[in-house]
Amino acid sequence: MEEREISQAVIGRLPRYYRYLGELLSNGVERISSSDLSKRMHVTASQIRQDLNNFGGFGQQGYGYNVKYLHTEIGKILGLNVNRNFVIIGAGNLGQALANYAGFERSGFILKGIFDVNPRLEGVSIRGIPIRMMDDLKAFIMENNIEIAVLTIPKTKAAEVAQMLADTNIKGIWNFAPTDLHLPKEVVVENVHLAESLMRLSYKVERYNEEHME
Amino acid sequence: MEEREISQAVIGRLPRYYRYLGELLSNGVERISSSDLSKRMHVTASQIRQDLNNFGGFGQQGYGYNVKYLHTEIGKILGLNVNRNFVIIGAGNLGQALANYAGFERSGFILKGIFDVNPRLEGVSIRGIPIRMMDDLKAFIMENNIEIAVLTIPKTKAAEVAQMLADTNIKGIWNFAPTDLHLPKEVVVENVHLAESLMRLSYKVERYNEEHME
DNA sequence: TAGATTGTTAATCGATTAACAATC
DNA sequence: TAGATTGTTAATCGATTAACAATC
Repeated sequence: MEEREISQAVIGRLPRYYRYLGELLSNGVERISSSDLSKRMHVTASQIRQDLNNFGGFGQQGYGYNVKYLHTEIGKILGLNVNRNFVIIGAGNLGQALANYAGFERSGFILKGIFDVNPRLEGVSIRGIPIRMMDDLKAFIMENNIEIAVLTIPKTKAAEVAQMLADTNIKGIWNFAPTDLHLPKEVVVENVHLAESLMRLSYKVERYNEEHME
Repeated sequence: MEEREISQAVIGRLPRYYRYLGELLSNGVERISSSDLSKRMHVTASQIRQDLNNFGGFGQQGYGYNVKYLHTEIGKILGLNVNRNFVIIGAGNLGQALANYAGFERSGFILKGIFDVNPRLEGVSIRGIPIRMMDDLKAFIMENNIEIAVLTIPKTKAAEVAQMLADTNIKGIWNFAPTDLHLPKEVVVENVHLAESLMRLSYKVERYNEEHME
């Protein structure tokens, strides 16, 4: 069925379009041209039109784009029009922070379970959801139609847990462990490597300093 | 003084090189060729050599790269050889999780202060560091040689706080608020947009599903 | 109809990969 | 010296920008 492959660069930008369109929508803006949007987003109008046309013609010559329509359509492309159940694996600081964040529900991500290895956390609830032990993970995923697992565990455990997940019907892993997971292609992975992000900031700070010392 | 500008693509990859070299070092590996490393990292050897040569010749013909030396040098490039003081602004779930994470110290990032607007948090301590009120932020930054601010506040407050920071001698902002900050170029920004990352995962899950339904 | 703005083709730019001479 | 592997130039590939005909 091979439709033309969309580049990672384009995919990477979609959520940002979605965010800007959501804000325009909140502000009651009904339509917007690629040129207007380009000024707000600090990208070229050409790039916006090219990006959107990967997915079809959402605009109208002489008019621009209908904000509400475009927002909805990009939402569909991103898969935000359906609900997806997810679990958090690793109830440490970061896992608990994510569990406490209610905003995901608004985008259709429904937290169904939290897992950890620490027996002292067993039964402790976060937003009404009890922390379960890892032994129950596999069965839980199969029985509760879980599509996404958030991995907030130490890197030493990550490969093993990821492999266990690959043996279930999980579809995607949001990986916060500072390591690269190697999994069959039917399990997609999105990494959030915080340490690497902080290093990039450090590089920029360092570089700016260098350039402006005399 | 205009040295040739290093591309964002290259900068983005440096922390990952640093991580792999750190692991090799832990495993007692003394030297590695671009070809060996390329297999481990799943990138081309050519890209590794090109990337590194942006910063100088770290290798030796016929030998490869000395792991310890290369690790140290990339650390220097990333500015990890010096300590930097930072503050966390916003002591919500995410802010507290980051404050609790001791790993940053190992990379030279020293948490000096935590700030919030909620008076009920005043004086509460995390890892021995008391939460302070926002009124004290500016003075604290100036007096404690703070170089980096971590922004874990709601997007409605982000622009205002960022502007306040720009009026201090802060050098970099690690921005977790889901909005784009527009600041003078002497304040560098690195964004962590978690919601966008989750949407990219959602896109991949959605797209994989589509391609494999019949 | 005239004006505006898209969708899309062509041109440009930059990043990645391949190739190989230099050299340890 | 022979073998290995870098550093670097050249070739290729892909992404971005520019331009404009199509069309609302």
